[in-house]
Amino acid sequence: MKTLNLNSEELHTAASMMKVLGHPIRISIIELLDDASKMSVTEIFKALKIEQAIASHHLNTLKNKRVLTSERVGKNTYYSVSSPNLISAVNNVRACK
Amino acid sequence: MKTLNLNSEELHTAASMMKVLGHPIRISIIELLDDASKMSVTEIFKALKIEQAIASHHLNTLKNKRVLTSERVGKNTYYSVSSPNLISAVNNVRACK
DNA sequence: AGTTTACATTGTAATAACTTAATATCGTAT
DNA sequence: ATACGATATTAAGTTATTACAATGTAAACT
Repeated sequence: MKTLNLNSEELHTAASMMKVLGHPIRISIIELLDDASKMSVTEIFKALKIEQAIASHHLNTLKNKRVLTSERVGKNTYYSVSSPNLISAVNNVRACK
Repeated sequence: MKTLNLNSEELHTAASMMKVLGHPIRISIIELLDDASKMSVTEIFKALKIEQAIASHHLNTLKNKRVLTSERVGKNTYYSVSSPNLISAVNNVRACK
C-alpha cells in the first residue's frame, strides 16, 4: 500500500500557500494582479474598496508565504504574483462549480 | 480603474475550497485519491499513518466544502475528488518552488 | 443477540487567523 | 525642518481551526 510522508517541508510549504489563498480578499488580490501584473497598495485597496490597513495586512501575509513579491519605488510598493502556477491554481479552483 | 465584488458567492466558494486544501493532511488525501480515484477511510488513515478519527474529520471537512464526494458500500465509505480541477490546483501549488 | 470491523461525532483545550482602530515609518517635496 | 502621501506595524478583541480523547453508530458475521 502506498504511504506518504506528512512531514516533508515541500508539503507544508504547499499547504501554507494554499491556505493563504483561501480568503476572498486574497483571491481577489491575485485576480487583480493577474490582469495588471503589478499594483501598488493604494491601487489595490481602492479597487477592492477595503481599508488600507486591511490591504496591507493581506499583502504582507501573501508576501510572507512567498505568494507575492514586492518592490518599492519611491513612496509606492508594487506587488506581483511570484509564480504563474499560483494564478493557475486560483483559476482551477474558480472553475469548479 | 477595475473594481471587484468581494461579496459574490462564487468568490466565497472558491475561497473556502482553497482554504480547505490548505492543510498538509488534506493535500495528501487529494494526492492519494489522485492515484487511486477511490479509497476507504481505513485505506487513507493507514496510508497516512494518522488516527482514524483525524482522517474521518478531515474527510468530512473536505466533503462539506464539496472537494470530495463519498459513497457508502457496506461497512466502507469510499471517497473521491469531486473535480479534476482540484487536483490541478494542488499540482500547480506543488509546482512552485 | 453479541461481537467485530469500519466510520462518525462530540467535547475540550490550545493555537492561529481575522478585523478594527490607532499609531508609526518612509519617501518626497516645499 | 516640516508637511504630506503612501505604506507598515501594533495591539485588542473576536472567531475559527486543530488535535486529542472518548464515545456513538452502522453493517456484517457468528
